[in-house]
Amino acid sequence: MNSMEAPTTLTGRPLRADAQRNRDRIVEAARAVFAERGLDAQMEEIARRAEVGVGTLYRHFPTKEALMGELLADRWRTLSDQARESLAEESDPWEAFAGTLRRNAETMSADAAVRDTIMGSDSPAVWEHSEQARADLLEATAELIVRGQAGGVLREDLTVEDVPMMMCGVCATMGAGGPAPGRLDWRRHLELVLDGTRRR
Amino acid sequence: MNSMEAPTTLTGRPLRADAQRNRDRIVEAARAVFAERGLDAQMEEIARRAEVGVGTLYRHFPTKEALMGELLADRWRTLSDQARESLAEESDPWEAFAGTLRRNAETMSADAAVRDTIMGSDSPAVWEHSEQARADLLEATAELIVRGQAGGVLREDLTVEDVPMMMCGVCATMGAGGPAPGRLDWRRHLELVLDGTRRR
Amino acid sequence: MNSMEAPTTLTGRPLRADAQRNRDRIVEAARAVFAERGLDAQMEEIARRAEVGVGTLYRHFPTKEALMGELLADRWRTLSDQARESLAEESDPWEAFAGTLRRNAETMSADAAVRDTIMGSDSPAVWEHSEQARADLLEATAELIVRGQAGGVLREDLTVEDVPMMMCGVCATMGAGGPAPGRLDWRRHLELVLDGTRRR
Amino acid sequence: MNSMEAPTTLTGRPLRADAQRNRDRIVEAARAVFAERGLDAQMEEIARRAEVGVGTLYRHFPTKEALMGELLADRWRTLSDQARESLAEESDPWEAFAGTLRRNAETMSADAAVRDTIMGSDSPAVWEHSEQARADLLEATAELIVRGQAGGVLREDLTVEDVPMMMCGVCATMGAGGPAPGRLDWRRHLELVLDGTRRR
DNA sequence: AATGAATGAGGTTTCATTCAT
DNA sequence: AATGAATGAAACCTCATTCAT
Repeated sequence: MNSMEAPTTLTGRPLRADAQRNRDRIVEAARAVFAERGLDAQMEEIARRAEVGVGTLYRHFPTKEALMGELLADRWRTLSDQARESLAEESDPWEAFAGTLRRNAETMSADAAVRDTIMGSDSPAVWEHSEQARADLLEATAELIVRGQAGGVLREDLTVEDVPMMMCGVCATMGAGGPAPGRLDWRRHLELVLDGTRRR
Repeated sequence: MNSMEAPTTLTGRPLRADAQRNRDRIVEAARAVFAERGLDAQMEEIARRAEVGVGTLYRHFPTKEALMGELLADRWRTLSDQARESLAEESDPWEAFAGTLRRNAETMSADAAVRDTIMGSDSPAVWEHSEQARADLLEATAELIVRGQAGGVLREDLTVEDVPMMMCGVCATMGAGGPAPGRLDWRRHLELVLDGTRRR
Repeated sequence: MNSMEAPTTLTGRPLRADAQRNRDRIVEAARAVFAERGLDAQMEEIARRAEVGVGTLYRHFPTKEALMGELLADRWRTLSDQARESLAEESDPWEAFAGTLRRNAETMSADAAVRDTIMGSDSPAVWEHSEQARADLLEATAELIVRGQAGGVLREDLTVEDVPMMMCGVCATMGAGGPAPGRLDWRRHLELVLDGTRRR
Repeated sequence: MNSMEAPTTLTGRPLRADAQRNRDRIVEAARAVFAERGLDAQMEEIARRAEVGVGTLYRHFPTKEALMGELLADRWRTLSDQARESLAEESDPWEAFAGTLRRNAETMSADAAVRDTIMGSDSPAVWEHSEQARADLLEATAELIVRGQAGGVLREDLTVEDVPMMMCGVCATMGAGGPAPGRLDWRRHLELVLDGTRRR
């Protein structure tokens, strides 16, 4: 289901099998480390976790930002896939919309670095790689909204841009509020937000 | 109106005139640099901007976190003062509530570092200094809510904790969305959120 | 008994009464702080302990080394006084000699910075101020040795220079041996050394 | 003869050839700089002298204390090796004992930083790395003493702990006595001390 | 004369990235 | 292609000393 194409070398050839395996290990390790540590994660630790030298890591991703960019694109794809899944499987328009947001929020709650990126990084190097994937997500979101509005369950003035905005707000809640005991309840936040999207 | 007391030395005496002036310059410079660069701002640059040696900066604030803590506390005070101003001057309960959130959001929109702190820093050293100021803000917020619920304009199930949470979400929007042209419209976000707090 | 002369200003006039009092407080505080912290003691802490501004401290002693130099001179005087006291009061030559070394060692055991200086600092600025006092100490030591050799209790080949050397060795033991539980027993060391000075 | 094992990476593999060469250069440079400047030596200077970036230095030794710890351990090894050499080659018990102390003292006389550490540093981080090496040295010392007492040339009450204590004292003499012309004669000191260990 | 605020060179350590093996 | 050692520009913070009040 994941719409990612096979990566190629700079010369356009597909990667050798072992290189592909390394690339996968790196992405997986990067995901884990970034998710735990946020954007401050260190390249060395990612390489270590991938059981690969830093040199290899840099062969696949020329900078930390490029690596993060890949993760970001990948994440857009997950979110997008989850939206399309709802569109395909859930016939109730409200449940399709709300269910997607809930699943996507759960996904985001496990990924500190992507949250950090969405909320704070304005380095083009991170974003430019994922324009297509982000457009896909917006497209799926648009369908959810259209269906919801057609079904009379979503506010008429809700736009496609509103959704990432509100999701961004909910994501902010996930790591916010100061040291541990002050943590905010992002699920409550999401429900409030969802409630605000309902047609009155 | 700002309820901040004059800072004192460790012996409790008020700061000497020149020291107070320097302290003010430092806080001002810190605000500016932090606002531009976010939490990664450098102490050297703050000192340079304040036209002060680093040593002076460290005399006033023993660590970077302490400096950020002061900025945070100061910001809570601004927000809190703005809330009390609305309570005192605006008789319409909805306008008091919504007006406060709008003003406070405008204030936050100019302060990237405080937003970053709220959303991301979980270092106790930053937060502990501002517990009192934050409690004040919550108290003022509670009054706004009580009045709004009494006046029948706010949802009955809205709690005091919901407000910082939603504001946190709106703040997240302010620096979010990727490089410049992608910027999200946080004012729209705020209006959606406000709309969600209305009694149906 | 302490042979220190009244200090004067640079112009030669005696210090004003309050200035003298400050000077005394500073020396006392410096002694305490240096004794505890060794040569790494900070000027600010000394000033604080003396309840005096750093500026005042620097008015009396132009550098940290000068202050340490004064303490060193003062310490030579204590040691020297203790030696003369033994010469005056103790008729047994061995007891005069050994008793002096034991008392002087006890004195040194309470003064980490003077030990550090003796053992390690070769900055002339520290030493030059105390040449006279050190000569006095050597003189008293010489008398103890002469008397001990005349009385047949000290080795014939023991020289005046040997004593500070051995004392320096014993002092080294006082703060040595690594973290706490490894501490060496300097009193045992002193007794071994004393034993080595006896005539066979 | 030096019983040091080849250092290994964290994964247990031996260092790559170039890394080993750098490590050696660093240790050598550190020895030189520390010897000249004492414990205040700067990491930058050590790196410069080793013709290596600071980063490389820190890759091999995570802190300044760790580096000093290695030098200390290395020194214990030298001393210990020298002791064992005497045990193996010198059949006269007095010459074995005294010869070891003389050689070890010569070794120490060239190493100001290790002397400073022994005499003044009580940071566990420095010491803990060399516990084994120090124990080895004590063991060799114990053998020298046992043989000397069995041979009737050493005092019966001399203990293993006495030796490092006295050596510490002699080491103190090496850098002591104030600026250059006042330097004490540590070889004389050592002979006095040795003399004190003889059986009467 | 006293004060303590200000200074800033210098110290240790980190980490993204490069490059020899 | 892979490795991981090497790099070095910052970053934060300290403290002896100076100087305005």
